[in-house]
Amino acid sequence: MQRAFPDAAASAEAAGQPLDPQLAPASKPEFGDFQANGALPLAKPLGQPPRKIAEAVVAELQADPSFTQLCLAPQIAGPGFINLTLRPECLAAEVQARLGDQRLGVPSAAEESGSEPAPVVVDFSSPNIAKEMHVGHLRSTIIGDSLARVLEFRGHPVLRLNHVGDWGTQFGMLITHLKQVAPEALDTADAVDLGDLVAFYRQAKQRFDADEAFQTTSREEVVKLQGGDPVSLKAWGLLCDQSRREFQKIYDRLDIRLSERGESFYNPYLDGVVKGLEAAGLLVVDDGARCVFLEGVSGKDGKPLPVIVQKSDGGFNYATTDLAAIRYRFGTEGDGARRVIYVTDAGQANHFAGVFQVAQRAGWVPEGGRLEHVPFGLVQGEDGKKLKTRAGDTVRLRDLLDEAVERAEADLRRRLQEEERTEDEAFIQHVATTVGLAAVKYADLSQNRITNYQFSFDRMLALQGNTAPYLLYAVVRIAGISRKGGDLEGAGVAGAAAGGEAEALQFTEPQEWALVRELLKLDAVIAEVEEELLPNRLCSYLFELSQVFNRFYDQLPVLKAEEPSRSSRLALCRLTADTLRLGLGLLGIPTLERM
RNA sequence: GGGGCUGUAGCUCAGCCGGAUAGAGCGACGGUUUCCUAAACCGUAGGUCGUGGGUUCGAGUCCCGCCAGCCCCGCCA
Repeated sequence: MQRAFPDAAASAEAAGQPLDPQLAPASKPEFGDFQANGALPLAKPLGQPPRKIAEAVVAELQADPSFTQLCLAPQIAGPGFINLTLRPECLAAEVQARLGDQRLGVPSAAEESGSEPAPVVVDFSSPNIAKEMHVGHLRSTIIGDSLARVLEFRGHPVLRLNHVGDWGTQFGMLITHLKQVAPEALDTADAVDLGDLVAFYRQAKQRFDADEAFQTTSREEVVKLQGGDPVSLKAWGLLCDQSRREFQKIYDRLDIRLSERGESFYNPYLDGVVKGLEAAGLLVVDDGARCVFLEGVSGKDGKPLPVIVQKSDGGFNYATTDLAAIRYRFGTEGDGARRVIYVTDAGQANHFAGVFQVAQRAGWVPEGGRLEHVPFGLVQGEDGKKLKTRAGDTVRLRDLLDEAVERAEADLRRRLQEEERTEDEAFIQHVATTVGLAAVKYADLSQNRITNYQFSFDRMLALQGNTAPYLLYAVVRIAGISRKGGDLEGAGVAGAAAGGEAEALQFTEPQEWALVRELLKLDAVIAEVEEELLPNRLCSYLFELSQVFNRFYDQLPVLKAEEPSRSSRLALCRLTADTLRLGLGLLGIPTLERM
């Protein structure tokens, strides 16, 4: 564009809005691989028809050998779109390169930037001590884990932090209540089990809401705990240990790695937060509470809304902890992170917006530091209301996972019977567990996280459509080719290693090319997820890849094809399997050889 | 009252920096199996993108108003 219209380019540059070729992936296959829409906005300033502008740009492209090496002759279409199609031999060469690449063409962050990437904090899951994990923790846990996996794969040092609720008023309630009704739970390990603890917690909460004296005692208990009282601390430690073991069972089951760093960790830094805000001139005492008034956010009466960092009774609350955490995570004496990501429900958006603003104004976010709330919607039942058990209780996460696996197992057994297959018990358990858990994870991840999510066992376990079983089946099909004598490992590699032209990949059918083009999108998709933090983009990609593969598999023979098609198709099978395994792995989903 | 999110096919949802005739899955209807797992594939029908304005070469996408649903709103997290 610069060569075709030097004057326009120069003046656009001077105006601070350099010409944009608007190069994007083609919106439809018949438009080629990429489209450049940049000619259209030039029509007005240049006073020429857009197609004529496009022609001039195309002429420059055609005169450039580095372009013609890569692309076929550009086509001008519609009002002035420039459609670009990559040379088939370039696509084949790229497939060849990825066959020999562990990372399947996805660059690492260090490679790209040329420097060591700074740590990224992903704060997710975050259940509360003395409560069981329930359906409310599902999305944070699954989405957070997947984002962490993507960032790790890209080579960022990731801190997966479990910001467990192990501090605060709720704790004061529980300890106060236990002191009165079950003191043994406070000084003897495992005196009561977690189920009882949950019941005690519920009672404590009821008393807290109803009884003012209890409320006061509870608040005092929190202050004691936060002040380091040894009796309170011991009780607290026991409760935490007990909950921690229960959480770990769920994490093991879902293959989720997390470092626990609860709210209590930041206790020593809370005072510093208040002092720091005071030093920054942001602190205001209002009604006995120390707060920072927000800019641009006003409440009922039109007055600015406060973020309270120290209550009138001297206790700190969650905003203080969150601020301390931000400070610690970005701080060079702390985690030294450059990006801090919070995966919590959308209901906390206001809270985080407020806390982030205060952190910014206090100067605790370094230059170039990113502080991001990754919100997600509610889990709803098929009736569109918040998911509950038939009895109206919150759904426990372990029950939900159990049911998914049970349903997967029943499904598998029915199919084995129908197909008159026999498999041993270990196989059945392994497949049912993998499919059941994969279905739960994939259903959650495949939806844009912002919207509420309608939970349905039937839909997530369906064997067709955008579901985990459908994707897993594509991998199984490829594994089947391998079992029946297809040498996937050797496919396409030998030719590259020997540097021999004779064994170069050769594709002739449209189904092959469609698969090639789909396979080569992986790096762009990963980059997008890393930036936008939307795992559903990866899911859509893997689903489309599976569809394109199934079409290929259905319509073209692999093992019975003549050479050189046979090896070339085997190479595509191998790269497809590797891509699906990698992609599903980034979603936290393991694959199967048979199902 | 203020703020946030959402509203796209019968249902569940995609839709990337504003780009060509708005996509998928399910469900419905019709078809495909001497062949690597048919858990698949091919086809048909189905849309006022909540609504009214605006911005522009071009709007599901950006801006403003309105309607509906959900969520949040000072000492819980």
